[in-house]
Amino acid sequence: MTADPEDHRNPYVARERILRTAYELFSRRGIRAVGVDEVIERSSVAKATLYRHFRTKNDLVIAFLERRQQVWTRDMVRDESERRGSTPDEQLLAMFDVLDEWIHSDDFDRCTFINVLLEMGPDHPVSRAAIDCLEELRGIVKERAEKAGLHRTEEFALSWHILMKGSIIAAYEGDGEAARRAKIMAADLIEQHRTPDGPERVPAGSKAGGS
Amino acid sequence: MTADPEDHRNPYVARERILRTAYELFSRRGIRAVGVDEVIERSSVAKATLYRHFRTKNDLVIAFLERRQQVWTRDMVRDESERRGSTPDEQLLAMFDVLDEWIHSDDFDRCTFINVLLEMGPDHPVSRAAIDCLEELRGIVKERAEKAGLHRTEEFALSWHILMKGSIIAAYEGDGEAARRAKIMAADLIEQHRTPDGPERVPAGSKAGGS
DNA sequence: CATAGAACAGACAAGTCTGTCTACTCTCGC
DNA sequence: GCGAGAGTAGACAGACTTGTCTGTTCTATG
Repeated sequence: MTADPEDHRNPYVARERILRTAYELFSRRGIRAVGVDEVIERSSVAKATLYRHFRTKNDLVIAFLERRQQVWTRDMVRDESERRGSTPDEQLLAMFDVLDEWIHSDDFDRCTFINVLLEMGPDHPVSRAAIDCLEELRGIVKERAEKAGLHRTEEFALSWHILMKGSIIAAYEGDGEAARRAKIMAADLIEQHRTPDGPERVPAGSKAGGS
Repeated sequence: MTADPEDHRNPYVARERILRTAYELFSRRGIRAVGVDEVIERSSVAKATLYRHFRTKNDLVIAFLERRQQVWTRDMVRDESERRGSTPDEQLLAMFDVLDEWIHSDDFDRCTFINVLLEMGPDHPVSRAAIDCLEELRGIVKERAEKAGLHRTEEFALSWHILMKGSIIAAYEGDGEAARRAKIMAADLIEQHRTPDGPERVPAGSKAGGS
């Protein structure tokens, strides 16, 4: 709508082209592994232009994370799974179908937010932005859990998130079935949270003992 | 046994001191973020000494991964959980108790193998070493599953691994209860695999549909 | 046509990184 | 006492990093 990235006359175009290239490169290869020079060259832009639109590389990374949040978390995971299920339960489980498709698509690159978190360390400002992104995803899960009438939704969302993150890493490691495996566990998790009673039926050794 | 790291006269000492420092730094801050100069300075060693013992930084990283495999995967996760349970089931579940303790200890740094994998990309030789390490962990899980008389142990181990990886990442992100959450799901997973029937009771939308 | 704003091209500074190399010192065994 | 082997100290090369800065060219608008 705003800009045809080929139209060099449009002033909005340079920024968009930079961001698109950055998205492509950062999401596939990580942050540290991609230098601004490469972004500049691949987006056919002058260095000064990049630094006019983004004060530092960090600013560019933050902008990239925002776009990732829109494209991945919202447009893909949230909206696509919502479209595929008619009840909150189905919509929750459909998230893993979406992940499964993503994993097998050409777009499957790497888990950006986790990657940033590990690459920059937990205290880096960019990492904090990544953590916010992950939190939004959990919010979506929690909301659906509430609509589905589940109990202990906060804990539910955290457990659910473990399954999502774990399956994405497993897929990255080479397990093509990871999302389907996680979905099975996710279905059980839903059942566990249909009742209000806590998970106090955990087998032996719940609390880690001393020496 | 081999060496007192303070004894500068012992020829085995320099290598050990370098490796110890590398372990400390790499496991806490990642690979790319730590340069050889820092390793050299922190281990009070000359640059030539480091490069005498390790041909390149990559070689040092590989040696670090081997040590990590011993210290983390084998000594900690495998042996410690074995000690804590008397049956294979208990030993499996105790893995999450060990993780829980680790997460809350000062030693909790980051998930080294996943970190390397993401940092270097899946095709890097160092990443392949990391994948081998992760595979060994799954082998331990599979073996215990067989001893416990579970079915479809290969798939069981892969699912189990999703829970482990997911909970470690979640803990890194800030969820201190991640290992305990994962343990609950793990207990359910064991129950699922007590019977030989496949997981074909997955709810609606198992196969992701088209557009 | 003229001028302002933006983009382009690319040199440059200042720092990082890995890996090499020289020159000196220390200690052990002969 | 002396030579060998290992360690120390640190300069250095060459590549890479982010970010600045100087010009030039293009385009839209008055």
